[in-house]
Amino acid sequence: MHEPVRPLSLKERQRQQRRALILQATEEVLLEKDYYELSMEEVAARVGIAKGTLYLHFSRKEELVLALLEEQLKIIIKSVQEILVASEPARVRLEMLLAIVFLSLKDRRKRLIYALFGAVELRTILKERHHTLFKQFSSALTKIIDDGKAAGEFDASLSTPIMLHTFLSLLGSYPFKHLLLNETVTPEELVQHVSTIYFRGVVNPLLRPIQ
Amino acid sequence: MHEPVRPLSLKERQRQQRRALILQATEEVLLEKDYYELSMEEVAARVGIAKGTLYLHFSRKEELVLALLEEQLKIIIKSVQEILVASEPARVRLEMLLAIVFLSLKDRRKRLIYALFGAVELRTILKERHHTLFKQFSSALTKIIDDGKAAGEFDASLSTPIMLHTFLSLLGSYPFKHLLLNETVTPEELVQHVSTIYFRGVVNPLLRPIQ
Amino acid sequence: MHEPVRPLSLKERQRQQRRALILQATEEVLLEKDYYELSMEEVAARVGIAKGTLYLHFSRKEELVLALLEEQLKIIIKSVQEILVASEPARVRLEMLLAIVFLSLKDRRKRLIYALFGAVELRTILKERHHTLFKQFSSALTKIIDDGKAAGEFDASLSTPIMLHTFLSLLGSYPFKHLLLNETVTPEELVQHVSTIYFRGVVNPLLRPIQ
Amino acid sequence: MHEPVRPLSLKERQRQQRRALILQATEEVLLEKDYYELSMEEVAARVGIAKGTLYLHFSRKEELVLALLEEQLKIIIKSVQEILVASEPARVRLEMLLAIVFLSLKDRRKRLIYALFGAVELRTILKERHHTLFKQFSSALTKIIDDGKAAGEFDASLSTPIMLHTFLSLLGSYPFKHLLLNETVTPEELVQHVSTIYFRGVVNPLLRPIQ
DNA sequence: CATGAATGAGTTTTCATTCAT
DNA sequence: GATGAATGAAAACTCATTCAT
Repeated sequence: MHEPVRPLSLKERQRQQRRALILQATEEVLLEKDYYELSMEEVAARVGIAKGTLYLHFSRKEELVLALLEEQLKIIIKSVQEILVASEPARVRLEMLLAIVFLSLKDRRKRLIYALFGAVELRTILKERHHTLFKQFSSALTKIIDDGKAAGEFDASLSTPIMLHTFLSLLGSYPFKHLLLNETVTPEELVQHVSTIYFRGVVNPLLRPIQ
Repeated sequence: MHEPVRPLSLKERQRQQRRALILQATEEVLLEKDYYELSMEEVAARVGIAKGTLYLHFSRKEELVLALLEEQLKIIIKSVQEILVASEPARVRLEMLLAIVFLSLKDRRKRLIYALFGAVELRTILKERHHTLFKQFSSALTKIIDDGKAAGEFDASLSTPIMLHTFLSLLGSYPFKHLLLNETVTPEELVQHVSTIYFRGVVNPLLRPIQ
Repeated sequence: MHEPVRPLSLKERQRQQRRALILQATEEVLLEKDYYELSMEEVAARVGIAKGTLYLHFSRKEELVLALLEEQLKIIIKSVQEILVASEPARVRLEMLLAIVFLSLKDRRKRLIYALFGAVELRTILKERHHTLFKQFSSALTKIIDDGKAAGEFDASLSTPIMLHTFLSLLGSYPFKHLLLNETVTPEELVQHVSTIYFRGVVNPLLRPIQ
Repeated sequence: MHEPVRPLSLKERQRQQRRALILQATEEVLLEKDYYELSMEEVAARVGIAKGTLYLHFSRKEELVLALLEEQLKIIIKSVQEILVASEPARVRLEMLLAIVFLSLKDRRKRLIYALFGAVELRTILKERHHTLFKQFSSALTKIIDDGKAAGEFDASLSTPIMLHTFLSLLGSYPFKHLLLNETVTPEELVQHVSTIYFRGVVNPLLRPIQ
C-alpha cells in the first residue's frame, strides 16, 4: 500500500544535479569572497542560470550557504564517526583527524569553512540548527581524550576541556591555512609536526622516556 | 620659559571623550554583530547622537572600525615589544604572551578582534596599512623561537614556521574564546594548561627527563 | 537561408521602451530642474517605477543624464556630417546648421542641452568622453569657414577662430531659447534674421554692393 | 531729535569689511566650482572664520551667492546706465558695452557670472528678485537699438527683439569665455572682430558702401 | 519549470543650518 | 559676536527576494 520505491525520477535526478552545480558555484565564489560579498547574481551567472532559479532550490541566500556548509560538515562528521568507532589508540585517532582536516585544505573544496565562519549571522544559525551535531562532535572528541587518559596515553592531570580546545584550535587554525596556501609546508609535514607538538605536550609524562 | 603644559583644552578633551564613547558603542555592537551588520545608524543610536556626528570623528565606517582595531593592536604590540627585549628564556617570554592575550579576553574590550578579522574588506586594508607591523610581530616571534632553539630550550628538529604558527593558533584561538566566555575555565588555568601542552611539545627532548 | 530578421525580441523591445520612458521622464524633470536637483527618486516616481529599476538601465545618475545628452548630440552630429559633405556654398551650409538647431528648440526634446551644460561635473565627463567628437565638430566648422574665405564668400581679414566662436555663440544662444519659448518669434524668423546679421557681417566687403 | 549721522560706527565698518572678505572668498571658490559644489565649509575656511559666522552675514547659502551676483550685476548695470545716457551713436554705445563685458572677463572677478547662471535655483530667484532690473536692462538696450534704427544707423527691417537677443548672445557668450581664457585672442581683438561682424550685419544697407 | 525584470528596504555619506558655549 | 559641534534630511546606490510571463 506504500509508494513503490522508484529510485529517483529523471526529473528528480536532474534537479539534484542542478542543485549540486549551484553549490559548487557558490563554493567557488566563497573561496574568493566573503559571505556578504557573495551575491546571488554572481552565483547564478557562474552556474549559467537565472537568479530566480536559485530560489527553486534554496529559499534564501542563507540557506544556500548553509547547505554548503552542512555538506562539508557532514563529510567531516562522517570521518569523525568512523574514527570514533575505530579501535586505534586515542593519539592515533586524533592524528587521523588532523590529517583529514589538513589534507582537506589542499583541495579548495573545503577551505571555505573558514570563509563562512566569519559571518556572525551564519554562525548563529548554524549553532541553532546543528547544536546537536556540534555537541556530538565535541563529546566524541571528549570521549577520545578521556579514552586516552584512561588508557594511560595522555596526561590525566591536564584539563580535558582545555585539551579538547587546544586540539580544536590546531584543527581549525587560520594561521595554518596561510601556511598551507603559501605552500611553505606540505599538509603531510604539517600533520607530522603539529602532531609531535600536541601529542608530546599531551602525552602521559610517565610514558615519555619510552616514547 | 617653555609653553606651560596645559594638557588639553576643554574642547579637545570633550572631543576625545565623545570619540571614546563612539568607539565604545561600536565595540558593543561588534560584540554582537559582524562588521557588515553593524550600521552607522545603530552606532549613533547607541551613543545617543546623530548619524552625522559620527562622521565628525571618523570619515568612513571603515575608519571607525579600523580605529577600534588599531587601538587594540597598539596595546598588544606594546606588550610584545616589551617582551621582546626582556631577558627571560624563550619559553617564559612566549608564556607571557599567552598570558597577555588570554587575560585580555576577560575584558570585553578586546574580544572584538575576532569579530573584525572576519571581514575580508577590513583584513585587506589592515594588511596594507599594517603590513610592517605584522611582519615585525611575526619576525619577533620567530626570533624568540630561534633563540629558544639556540639556547637548547626548544627542539631544534621541529620546523620553526610550524612552531610559530602552532603558537599563533593557540594565541588567536577562537575555541578558547568560547571556553573563556562560558567561564568554564579561568584565563589563568588556560595559560597554564596551554603552556604545558605547547611547551612540553616543543621542548628539547634531551631536556625532558629533567623538566 | 539566413536568420530570419526577427527585428527585436519582445523582451528587448519592452526593455527599449522602458528605457525610452525613463529618458523621457528624465528629460521632463530636466526642463524644470538642474542636474543637481534632479533626483533618481523623482525620475522613478514620474515613470511610475521603483528607484532600483532605473539602475537596471543606467548604472549611475551620471549615465542616465549623459545618455540623454548623447542621444541629442548624435542627432545634431549626424546633421552636421551631412552638411559637411554637402556641396552648397559655405554660407548656405552654416545657415542650414542654424536652421537645424533653432528648429530643434521648438520641440522640448532638445531644449535640455542647456540645462545640462550647466553642471560642471557633466561637462567634464562629456569633454573626456566626446573629446574627439567636439574636436571634429569644431574643425568641421572651421573648414567650412575657411572654404568660405577661399571661395571669396567671407571676409578673409576676419579671424577664423572669432568667426567660429561668434557662430557658436549664436548657435547655442541661451537668450534665443527664451525668445523661442516665449513664442515671440518663430524659429524660421530667427534663422532668417540671425543669418542676415551674421552673414552680412561676415561677408566679403568687396561683394557687398552686389549682395 | 534724529540720530546724528556718525558715518559708520567702527563695528559697522568691520562688519562690512568681513562681509566683503566673505564675498571675495565665495567668488574665488566659484571660479573653480559649481554653485552646488561650493560648500559653506570651504568658504569659511578660505576666509579663516567659522562656518557659523557666515550666517551672521548671510542667512542662507543662496543669499550669499546672490549677494555676489547682485554686486556684479550692479556694476554692469551702472555702466549700462552711463552708456544709456551717453550721447554717442547707437553703434558706439553697444560697442562700449561689448568692451566692458569682454574686458571684464580678463579679470577673474567677473567671470563667475557664468558659473552662477548655471544653477536653475539661482536663476529663478534672480529673476524673481531682479525682474525689474532685467526688464530695465533689456528695455534700455531695446531703446539703443531703436535709437540706432531711427538715426538710420541700423537696418530698420531687422526685428528689434532678434537684434537685441543676437547682441545678448554675443555679450554673454560661453564660447568666447573659452577663447579668452585660452588666451587665443585678447579681449581687445575680440571686441573689435565681434563688433565688426555684428555691426556690419546690423548696419543699414544703404550706408554700407560708405562705411 | 525557468526566467530576469521589478521591487523597495536598507545603507553609507554629505552638508546646510542651528545653537549652546 | 564668534565658534564649530551637532543635527538630520536628503540623496545615490545595492541586492535579496518576488512574481508575471
